[in-house]
Amino acid sequence: MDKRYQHQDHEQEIYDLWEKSNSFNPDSDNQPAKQNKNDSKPFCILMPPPNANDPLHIGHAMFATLEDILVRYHRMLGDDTLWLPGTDHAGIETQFVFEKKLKKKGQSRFDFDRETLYQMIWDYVQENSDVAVNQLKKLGASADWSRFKFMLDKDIVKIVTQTFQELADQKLVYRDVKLVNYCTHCGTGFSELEINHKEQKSPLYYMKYGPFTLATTRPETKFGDTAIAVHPDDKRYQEYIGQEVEVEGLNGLFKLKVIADEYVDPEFGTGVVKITPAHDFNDFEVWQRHQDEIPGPKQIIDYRGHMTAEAGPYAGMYLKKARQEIVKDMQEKGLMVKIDEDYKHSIGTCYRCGTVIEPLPLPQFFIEVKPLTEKALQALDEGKVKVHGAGHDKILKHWLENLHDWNISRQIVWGIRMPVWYSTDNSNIHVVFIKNNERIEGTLKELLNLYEGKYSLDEIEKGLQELRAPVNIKYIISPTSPGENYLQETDTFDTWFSSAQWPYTTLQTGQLNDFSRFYPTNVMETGYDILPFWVMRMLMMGLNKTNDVPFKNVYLHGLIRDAKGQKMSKSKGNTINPLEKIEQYGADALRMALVIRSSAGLDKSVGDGDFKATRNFTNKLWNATRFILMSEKSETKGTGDTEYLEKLSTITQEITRQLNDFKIGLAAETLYNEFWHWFCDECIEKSKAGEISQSTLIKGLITFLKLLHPFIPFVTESIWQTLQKEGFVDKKDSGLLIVSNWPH
RNA sequence: GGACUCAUAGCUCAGUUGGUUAGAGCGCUUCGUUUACAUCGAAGAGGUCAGAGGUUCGAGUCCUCUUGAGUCCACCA
Repeated sequence: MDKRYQHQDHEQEIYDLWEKSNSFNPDSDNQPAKQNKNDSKPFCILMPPPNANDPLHIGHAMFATLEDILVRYHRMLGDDTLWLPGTDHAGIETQFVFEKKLKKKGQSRFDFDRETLYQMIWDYVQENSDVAVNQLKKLGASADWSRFKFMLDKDIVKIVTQTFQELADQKLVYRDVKLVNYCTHCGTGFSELEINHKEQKSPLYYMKYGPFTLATTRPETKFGDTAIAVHPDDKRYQEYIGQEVEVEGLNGLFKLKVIADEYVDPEFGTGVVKITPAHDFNDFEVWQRHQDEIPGPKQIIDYRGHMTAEAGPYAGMYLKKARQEIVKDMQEKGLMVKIDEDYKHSIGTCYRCGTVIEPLPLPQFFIEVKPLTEKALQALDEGKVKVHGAGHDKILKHWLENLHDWNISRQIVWGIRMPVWYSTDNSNIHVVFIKNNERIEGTLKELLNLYEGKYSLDEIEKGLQELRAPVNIKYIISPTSPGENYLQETDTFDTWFSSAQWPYTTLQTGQLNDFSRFYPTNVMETGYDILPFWVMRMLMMGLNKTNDVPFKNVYLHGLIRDAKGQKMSKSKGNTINPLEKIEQYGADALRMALVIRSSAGLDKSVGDGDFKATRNFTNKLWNATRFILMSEKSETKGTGDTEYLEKLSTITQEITRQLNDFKIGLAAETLYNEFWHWFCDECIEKSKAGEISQSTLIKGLITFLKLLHPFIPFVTESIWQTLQKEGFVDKKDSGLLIVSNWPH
């Protein structure tokens, strides 16, 4: 043996050994579970699918390590153990990255019909699809790669669309025009969860508005105003309530009705609010309450961020530009009373690209969540799911109790296209399609030759880029076309709609009995940052689909921060590339550094000092082995043997209990301390003095190798192989450490 | 405005149903290289466990309040 443990010389070889022996597959004959067939319990973890084409960051290394520890532990315990891996198509993320590439070539997604674009992204993802997987292997992930799943696999897509149909049958799907959080840059709407609120300073404009002065941050939306509102009890404005007032605008005079609504805060500004139902969530709700009195949404901003024809002289202008021009023109006309430049408020921004979110009216599919959240809350109350992670169980409950209906429509191509069909009998369907590199837009009435237009349905369908059907139109849900003269919805499902179904889609499409064998899964391990996006929705969807929870335990790990406890970010330049650290210190050292003293739900900071320390630990283990192999064999009982064996047993029980309780960080720390400071510092020294016999000492080494294997699999397996060659391992443990039996 | 979490050594953090003398890594001081390991060993300095009160035979751990830090959610045009 070398004087030092050289991880580069072992890791690849050891991983190959595991893979060749088929040790990750629960159906393999070498599994400890096969030896105790009768009382073997299933243990299953589904890997949170990383984006197929994303290189791993430190957070992936964290989840891979934690899950691998649990999986290796349970495999050794003799449980029927499956860790099922997969990757996600990551709809918006991936399309966003791909569009950036297009932009470099001077192209945009609007240059392609949706099928062409889809195929291009598909090819791009395929090119990079093994990036994540290869990196997970470098970390030592013992996942069953033969069961690997991709979110857009045909069989998975089939179940996802079936679920949509089932939800519709349950009357939990509806289509409605609501204001959606729309990113004009990404070109799609989002759910409430995908919006970041940022505080910023923006001018508050006090403008003349008929007989009133009112304060607004968005003067440009005045073309979309359909009413003026005051508080019902506001004495200043009683005489106006219910009246129509004449307002002088930039576009001449117009009339608006004054309504009274509790929503108006008399203390703010002048206590008068202009109501713009098409571009403000609150105003939209006000309109809903006063539908009989005032007109509805009047859209003055389009889906690409331009002013619409409704904005008169400003039509076609970009929003920001329009605001500047309008403010200027109002000042010239003397309509601007004053501008408060110091006003702070928070605005929604796109979590993807940071663009300011525009609330825009759009027909979208929604899922009514109440019946789903109720089931989830009940399961939590009954203790069918246990959440491990500092207070996040309470946060989950809070989410479930306050969730709004889920907007699942996304106006992007990369994803699962909604199995929704509209009859072309409705000539008001608005379509955009590409023919001979030309972008043609209009209603079917204008375009389709059925209605004296000049294009065939076939041409439109083939080149289809986007379709917008009127809100009240009939639709048919079907995986395939319900007949001639139907066009399929161009929207795709929210990525999270398919990932919410990961627990059953993966198992139902796996080996014949995987679902009955492994569902509900035992642990869902992921970062707390996607608790509402993913964990909550898996719980809701899983319960609704299968009448059972998708997982019994949720283990939430914290964020990895840098050595100073700061959040990692590319802009700060303090990110850690896990592959670099594997090169430098070895996968075992990286794994150990990430988990040692980590605690569920709490952030963890790591730096080079930690990697060095854990790298040294792997070396310590290596050298302790060298010492034992070099020391003289002796069978004479030592005076300290009994006490030593007792302590060894205590440690084993302690680690076992800690792992059962998901105290993974603590187990790692305990092992580190007991091995280094007890086994090495005390026991090896005692053995030198003859107080502990060599044959007894080696029992301890073997126990430690097993206990440590889930945490640092490469070095332990490597040592194991050497010990075996030297004949130090019992026959019942012949073979690989990964499939050896957990000590007790 | 609502909620959650955290506060322990110079720094980053553990502390497992309340139980001897509160631990680790890094850093610091002194010493050590006769063969497991210098990616090492030995010895040591360093803590009023944020503050106050309470429960208890016993509190870093449980309860209440205060202070400070962070995170999430909501949000007034």
